[in-house]
Amino acid sequence: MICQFNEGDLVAVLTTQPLGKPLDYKAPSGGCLTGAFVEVPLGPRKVTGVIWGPGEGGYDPAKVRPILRVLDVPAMLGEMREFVTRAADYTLTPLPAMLRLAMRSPGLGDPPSMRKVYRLGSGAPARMTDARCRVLDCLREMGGLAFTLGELAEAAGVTPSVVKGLVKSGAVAEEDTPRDLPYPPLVPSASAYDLTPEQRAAAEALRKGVESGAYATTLLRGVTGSGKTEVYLEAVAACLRAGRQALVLLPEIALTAEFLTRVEARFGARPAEWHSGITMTERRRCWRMVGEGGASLVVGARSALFLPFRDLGLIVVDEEHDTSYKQEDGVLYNARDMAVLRASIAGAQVVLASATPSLESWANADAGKYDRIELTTRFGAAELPDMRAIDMRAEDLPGSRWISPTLAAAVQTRLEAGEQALLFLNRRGYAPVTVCRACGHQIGCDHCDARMVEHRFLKRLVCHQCGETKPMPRACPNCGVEDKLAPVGPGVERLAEETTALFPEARVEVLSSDLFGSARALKAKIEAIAAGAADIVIGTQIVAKGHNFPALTLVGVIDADLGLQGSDLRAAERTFQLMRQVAGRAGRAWRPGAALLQTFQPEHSVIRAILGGDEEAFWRAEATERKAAGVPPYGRLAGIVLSSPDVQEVFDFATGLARADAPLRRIAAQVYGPAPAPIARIRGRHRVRLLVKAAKTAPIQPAIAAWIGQFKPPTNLRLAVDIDPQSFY
DNA sequence: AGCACGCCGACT
DNA sequence: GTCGGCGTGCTC
Repeated sequence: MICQFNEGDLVAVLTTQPLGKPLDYKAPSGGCLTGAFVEVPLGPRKVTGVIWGPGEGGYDPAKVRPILRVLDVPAMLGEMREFVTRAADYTLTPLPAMLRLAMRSPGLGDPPSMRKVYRLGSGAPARMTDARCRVLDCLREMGGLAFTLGELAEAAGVTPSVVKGLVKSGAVAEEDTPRDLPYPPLVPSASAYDLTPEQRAAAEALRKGVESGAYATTLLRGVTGSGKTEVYLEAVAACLRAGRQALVLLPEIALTAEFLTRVEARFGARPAEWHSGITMTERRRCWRMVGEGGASLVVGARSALFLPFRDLGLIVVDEEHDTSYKQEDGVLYNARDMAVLRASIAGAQVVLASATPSLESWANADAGKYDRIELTTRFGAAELPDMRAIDMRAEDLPGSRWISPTLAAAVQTRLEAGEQALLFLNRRGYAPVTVCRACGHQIGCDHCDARMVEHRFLKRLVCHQCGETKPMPRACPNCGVEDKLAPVGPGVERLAEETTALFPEARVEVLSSDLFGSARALKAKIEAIAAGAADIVIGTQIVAKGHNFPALTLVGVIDADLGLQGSDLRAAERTFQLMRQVAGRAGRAWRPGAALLQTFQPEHSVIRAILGGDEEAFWRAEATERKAAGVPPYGRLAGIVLSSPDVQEVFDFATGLARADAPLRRIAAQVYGPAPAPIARIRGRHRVRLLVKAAKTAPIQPAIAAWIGQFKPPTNLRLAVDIDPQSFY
């Protein structure tokens, strides 16, 4: 409910300070509306917040202070306040922390900021010089367009003082414009694609959904190369035509550059961009323009969900199964689920796009909660790769080598044909373990319960848990014997070494997230490889995600069993998705490809499902197992991670918590634990976890809130609740 | 989150 | 005697 408050009225202001509830203030002169962004005094400080509603009263009226000012930003819509509130309730996050996500714009409190621009004036300079002439020519050529001082001086090849001189005589006009300009309009009619009948039918269905103006979610499942991007861009076009805003979420920044180019080709201009890699200026412009309606399409990372859209009509979650949609630190939320929540409040459509959907989405579609659209034909002549297992038990291979003779022979054949091969190994660095051959000691991280990974490229040992690095020692830190430390197991760097030895004349390139300082450098390398700059590509997970290498016809998976170890309930699903995606890299444009999976257990049900290609059967089998176990998506889980520098303290607290489970028993939920977390120590903090399991429909959040609320954790003990956990670290 | 207040150890 | 360590508590 929107209220108009007059000066002196009591209003409740929610700030981003962790205070738990809104505080009462007096409305400022000129009054204010519910949702207004305001600056308020808090103790000796000034903080920003949002007017959440009428004041509660009940606080000493003499101590209530007035709001300092209303910020120059459109008020937060009721829709957005509801989204923030419900997202906080769902994830059991304190409201202020959730609000912070919705206020992540630099200079929110700044006064309206202007900048000077220059365009052709009506006057004439007293004396014409070469330099002045060049400036005026420049302005005439650009036909009335305005420049900033720097741009104009640069374009005309003069110093800024020449422009200033022309301003004085009136030949150049100096004007103030708002600092943040609207994004260039996108033209939704400019479709250049020739859609196949299947694509056209899918696009039509999505278009109808968008035009309904109501909420619905569609799972758009399209095999690699079936053109799902083209299809959902038609839904974006329909949304723009309806005059509403659209949001496309991508799992990784590295994918945005290529996507922006496609949007520009389709709509004639670049959309707004929102992710951790953009500058402060761009961030500010994006946030403000989304709120003022000067941005009709945003391409971004998960946090873009919290932008202040005025009229959101469509959210596309591309690669919806991707685990990076789940934020794993700070506020724990799954952007895919929050997209559905936001859309259902805003009356918007959601498109979940993937070649290998998550079991959650598959189950929702199966149950009729989501619509489902399938794209089954690959674009052009390309076919799905021929997939086979290499039984490593039958291969003759020394212990410190990982490329089997069968795989090597296949690579050799491709090289001779002038084609590219990809060797996939989901392990960064040179070797995952360094062991002392004198005493058997394995080098671990000092602050975590994890082994340090040797990175020869960095010439250091790296902890993949906390990021701590140290130089490779000569002597064993345990027994002191020198030169006995040996690498055990392969990482991509070591695999590259073996590849170079096997194929000395081939050009070998390694693609691993840690080898590139920036997303730009990584993109440049990917483009070079796509253009043919390598014969053999060695890559980690990042090669699985949507990059196209037209000449790639063979994918070799070094260790297909890697993801199946451990007790993660999603291990099978993840391995299945990853293997299918990696294999999908082979043979797109002009000839069919092949994928070879090295495995020690070719009879394993997941490996057989991957090779068999019957995805529906895999999902059914996986669904049956999860249903029987009562785990997601057929039951609910919540993880509680407690951490403290003191082992005894954290175990005692967790034990007490587990015993006081009456509030959970009331909803028939069970607690498991306490158990040391799989990584029992990170950054010097000992970690213990509890797991809460409940039926699908059980009101798990209020029960957990009541349960946790019984105790006040000691000062240095941290407690994090993770609703619907994805990983079990 | 900050920033105060407040109660105990080694310094001019 | 005081400067300063960070534990506890408050902010409309």
